[in-house]
Parts: sequence; structure tokens; C-alpha cells
Amino acid sequence: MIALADCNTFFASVERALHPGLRGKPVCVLSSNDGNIVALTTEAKALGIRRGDPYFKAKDIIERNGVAVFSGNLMLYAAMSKRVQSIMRRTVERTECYSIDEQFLYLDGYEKHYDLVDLMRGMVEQIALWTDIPVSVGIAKTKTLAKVASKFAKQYRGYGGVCMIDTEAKRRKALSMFDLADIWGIGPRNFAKLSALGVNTPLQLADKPGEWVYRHLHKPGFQTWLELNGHPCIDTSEIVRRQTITTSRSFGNMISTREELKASVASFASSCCSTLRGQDSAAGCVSVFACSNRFREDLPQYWNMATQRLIVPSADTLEITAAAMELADRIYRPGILFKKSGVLLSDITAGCCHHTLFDPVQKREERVELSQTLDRMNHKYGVRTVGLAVAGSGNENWKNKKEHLTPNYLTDIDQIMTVQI
DNA sequence: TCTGGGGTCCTAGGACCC
DNA sequence: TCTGGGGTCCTAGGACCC
Repeated sequence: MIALADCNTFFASVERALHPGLRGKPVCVLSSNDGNIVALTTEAKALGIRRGDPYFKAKDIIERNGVAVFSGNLMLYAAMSKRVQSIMRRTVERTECYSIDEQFLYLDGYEKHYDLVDLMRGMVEQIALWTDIPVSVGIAKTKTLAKVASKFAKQYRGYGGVCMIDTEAKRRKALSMFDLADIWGIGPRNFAKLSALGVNTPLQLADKPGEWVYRHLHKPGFQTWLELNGHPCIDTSEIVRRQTITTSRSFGNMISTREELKASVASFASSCCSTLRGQDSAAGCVSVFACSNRFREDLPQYWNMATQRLIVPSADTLEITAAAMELADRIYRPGILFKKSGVLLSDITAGCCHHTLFDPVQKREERVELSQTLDRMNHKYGVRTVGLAVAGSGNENWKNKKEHLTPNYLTDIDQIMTVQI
């Protein structure tokens, strides 16, 4: 059996854990630039707010009902995620991190010594006691069914946070009651397609012949079908190296000058490079894109991307930033108000330092060493302690808006929580 | 005034090779 | 009248996930 442990409304729960006065109150967490609502508690959902709503459109309801609002702080959530994961690893030996708020736990063998539901309930209680994060666990024979079970565990209090689908009767009943659009692997497109074909519940899908499913939904849909019928086939074992690395942001204010665009691109290039070195890789290809504000129909619209292949795969911030600056120059257009830019690294290979006979960069090892020193200093003294001058000093127009930010209580000694007695 | 960011896999079609 | 067959690689686009 396999379990899926899912943190309930994770970002909002972290904020609530760190602001105890908010227990039982509506809470919303915003995306980068305070743009959209990306996480909200059930109390906030009950007020009619939905995930994905633009913040400014929901502001009325928020203010009228005293909803607590926070700017998303991914560093903080990642730190809390690590704490939750470590408690799970104390309980089950083999675990697999699927996302910041979801973990698969392999329970094979545990049934000999434990009641699986009791074991998972104990873990859920431990996590609640030590971190204040509510967790729901689903147990079943496949990952897709475990996801279904975890949603039942979340929905009905009677389960005590843990729901297990361990018999054929339970599987059929669960699939007949579950919303097809909420099945892992069925997106809006395939949901519409299936509705048109007369398939309206997960059970109806599971009962179709395999060839029929393959014909209409191809390989990914066929795998979902197998999983719904109890045959495990989805492998989510960790991707060690990313194949592409992107950093992009919408700007707090629109920008128009070449210098501002280049400063934003330089800053994103640095961030990509340190992620790249963090996974001990080099990139063979650099792309830069920039665009106008697609919601402003009154302004001229623009979107462009330019790509450059590097002679040797590189993880050198100086070299990649220089390439990104040329690309930014190429796509800049005077008269356009830019809302967003980004850097994308691709063609990623293992190892930070590559060589060829005709390499134009001298002493490549020293350059890599220099970049790694930047990483260490920024890790030790805080992000952007040292960087390239082209990226600017930090108070520019293009910086994000974050008006409701929770301090990094868990990771930064200078921002640690103050308790007044 | 104000509308997020970062990934993966699969498939079809074109270019190119022998 | 009649114009091969089989393969690989790359790319763009679509679909999905959190």
C-alpha cells in the first residue's frame, strides 16, 4: 500500500501556524507581486473567494470580512515543509517528496506490525502537535487512488485525517462518488472530452475498456485508467536534475528603459545560475523573454524571446549574464511598457565545468570557483549580499510588490519572532 | 491602480539520413 | 502508366501537475 500525505491549504496553514490569533479565521495567501490568491483556508472559501482570483477583485470581500492577507513567502513555506517532511520520515522509512505540500509514503511491510490507519493517524497528530500544520492522508494500492482517498480524508471529519481504500467495494464506492474533474491526471480538456463521450464519474472511466481509453486519452490517460483500476504505473521518483531552469517575474511597476529591462534580466540570470550550480549542472542554451501588460488593451502589446547557444555548457554567472544582456538588448523596444521578463536555461547537462579545445574562456575552473564563492557568501550572509552591478541595487521599479510579508521566522536569525511578555 | 511562477511528458510533423 | 522504405532527431504545441 502507498499513502499520500497532503498538507491542507498549506501556505495559508503556515501563516496561521505563525499567527496563532488566526485559528478558525479566514486567511488568504497571495502570489508573487501580490497578484492573485493562491491559497486560502476553508473559512475564506466559504466567503466566496476562489483560488486564482486577482487580489484587487476580491479586496472588497476581504476587507468587509476581515480576512487576513499575506504576500507569498516561498522561503518560509519551504522551511516549514522540511520540518513536516522530517516528521514523516521518522514514521515511514521510504518516502518521496512530490511537491512542497505532498509526500508519498511507501507502506509495504508495515501492515505486518501496524494497523495502517492508526499508524498514519499517529503521524498526523505528531505533525499537528509539533508544527501546527493540518495534514490529510489517503492510503490505497496506487498513487492515483491514494490521492482520491486523501481528498475524502480532508472532506469528512469522521475519518480523523486518514482514509483508506483497501477493498474492491470501497474502491468502487469511492470512484462513484468522486468528482471526475478532480482525478489526478484529468485536466479541464480531458474532462470536457469525457463528458462529451458520456463518461461522468471516475467509476465509469475505470469500467471502460483499456483500448477505448487509449484511443481517446492516449498514454497519460491510459496510465490514469490503470491506476484507477488498482494497477500502479505512475512513477514520480525524484527528478534529480531539472531539464530547464526558469526565473521570471511580473514587475511591480511597468518599465520602459533599456537599463531597467537589462537590470531585471541580469538579476534573473543570477538566480537561474545559482539554481543550476546547486544541482551541479551546466546549461548549453540561454533564452531571454520580455512582454508588455496583456491586460492593458489601451497600450501597444509586445512579446518576444531570443535564444543563444553557448559554445561550451556553462554555469558561470558572468558568462551567462553577458549572454543574457546581449539577448535583452536584442528584444528591447523603445516605446513599449514592459510588465514581465524572464531568463530560461536549457540543454542542461551534469557537471559544472566543461571543456573543449576551442573554448574562448580562459581558466574556466577559476571562473566556476568565483561563481561558487558568490553562492556561498549569499547563502551565509543572505540572498543578494553580493551580485553583479548590472543587476542594480534593489529599489528599482521592476521589483515585486509585497505589502503583507511575513518575516522569515524559520530561516533568518535577524528576522526571528519577538515575543513580548 | 491592481491580474503568479515553475515544471513535466507526449505527440505529430518536418527535416534529414542511408 | 510508372516515383521506396525505414529510421532518427528536433521542434512546436498540447495537456497535465503543483
